[in-house]
Amino acid sequence: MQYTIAEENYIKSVYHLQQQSALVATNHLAEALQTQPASVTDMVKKLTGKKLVHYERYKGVRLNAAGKRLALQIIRKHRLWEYFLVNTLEFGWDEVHEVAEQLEHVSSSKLIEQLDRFLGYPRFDPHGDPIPDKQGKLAYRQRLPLLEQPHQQWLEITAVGDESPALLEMLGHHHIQLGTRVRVLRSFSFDGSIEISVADQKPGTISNQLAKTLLVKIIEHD
Amino acid sequence: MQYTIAEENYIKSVYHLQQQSALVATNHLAEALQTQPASVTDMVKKLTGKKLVHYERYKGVRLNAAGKRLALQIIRKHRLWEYFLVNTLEFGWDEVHEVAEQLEHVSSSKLIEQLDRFLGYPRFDPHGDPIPDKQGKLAYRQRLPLLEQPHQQWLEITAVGDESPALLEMLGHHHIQLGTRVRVLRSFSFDGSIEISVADQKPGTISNQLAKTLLVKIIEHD
DNA sequence: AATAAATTTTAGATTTGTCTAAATTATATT
DNA sequence: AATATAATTTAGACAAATCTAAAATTTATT
Repeated sequence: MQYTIAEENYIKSVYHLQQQSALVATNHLAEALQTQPASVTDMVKKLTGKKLVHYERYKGVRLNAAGKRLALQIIRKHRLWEYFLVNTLEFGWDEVHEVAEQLEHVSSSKLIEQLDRFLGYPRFDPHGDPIPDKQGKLAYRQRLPLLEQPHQQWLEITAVGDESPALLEMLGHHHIQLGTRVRVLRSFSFDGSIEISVADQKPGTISNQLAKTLLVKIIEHD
Repeated sequence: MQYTIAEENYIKSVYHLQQQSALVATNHLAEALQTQPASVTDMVKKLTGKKLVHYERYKGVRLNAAGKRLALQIIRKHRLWEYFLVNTLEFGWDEVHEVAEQLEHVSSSKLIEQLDRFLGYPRFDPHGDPIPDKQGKLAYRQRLPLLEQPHQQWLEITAVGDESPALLEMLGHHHIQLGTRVRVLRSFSFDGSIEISVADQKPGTISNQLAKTLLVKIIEHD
């Protein structure tokens, strides 16, 4: 079956909001989609009719198996396009989202399979989020807030919590990218900032806010 | 200004139909767009309001300067995507049209500029049609029907008149591609078929229909 | 437990792009 | 030139996705 762009956007939003609370509230969806609650109610009924979500009046909505499958397909397309835009067309990190929002609705399974192949079957997008494979399976990788990591532990940046130009600029300044290795040296109680050492550079201080936005995995000893 | 997908499709169709007759009839547009004449009238009025076409009731419609500019932009996107699908994602010739119809409506000037750059600023798409440059300028190349060419003259295939799988299969059989050099050896009055020699192979016969579909340029002596 | 506040749904309207059927205008034919 | 035919437009309706305002339901507060 084929779905409209509006339907796909709703399904994707429900998927993302479901990560936080199993049942998604009408108002939450309305805010995420920049629309009115009344419109959400209408569309949710429509999606119920199409057997993509489970919905109870006044309670909330959640994806059923078919809805989840569809959501993962859309997210797969979105993240593959983001990867393409950054790695093939040399877009900046912060410039890809809008364009990928459009490209994700192009419907052609051959297109996505060939794109995936051309890109070398990447498993993570430019923000470190996993790209669902053809079956909808997500690769796992630790995503622990840098802020909460034990001192001296070697860590690798695996993802970033937002995709703003401001964050990109900040990371450039500190010479941090996905894959960069860092260690927390100490924490300052005054403002919650932390001192870190980045790869082989001299240590620097980063704000509490930045340290919360950066996600890492623990590097095991070899 | 931003235009809807429907508006873009109308503009593109008017552009193509204008190549044949300066003034485009409502019924022609309706047929090209697979829609009803009444719908065309409505949309044409809307496009007149948006200052993209010149329209007179009961007479027909034609693009004005702004409409032509827009049409060339859309065609540029369509053909660049076709080139990408064939040359980067290894699509067959006959599989690209539908997908390019969707991709051409993705709106991002950076996307198109970077795609153009990545592809190496190609000037002709996989069917031999010229790709408008950023300014809307089209490269020129002869497109003469192979059928009507003088015998013995060396020719190069520059374009094909349709994009069906059937044609693609046919060309594969005769080892013909865009760029292939051929010579007409003789013509048969019985069925209008012609004998040609393709590059360095032994001569073969092709149907009248095929010979009309293949477009060539004359190779000058050096 | 009653009431106030917040959330959600319903009802009715709007925009976009389409349709059918009827009316109008242009073109072709006698 | 009159009339038949073809092309085009108008009028009125519909589906999708949205909106506002009012009604219904749930949750929180006293």
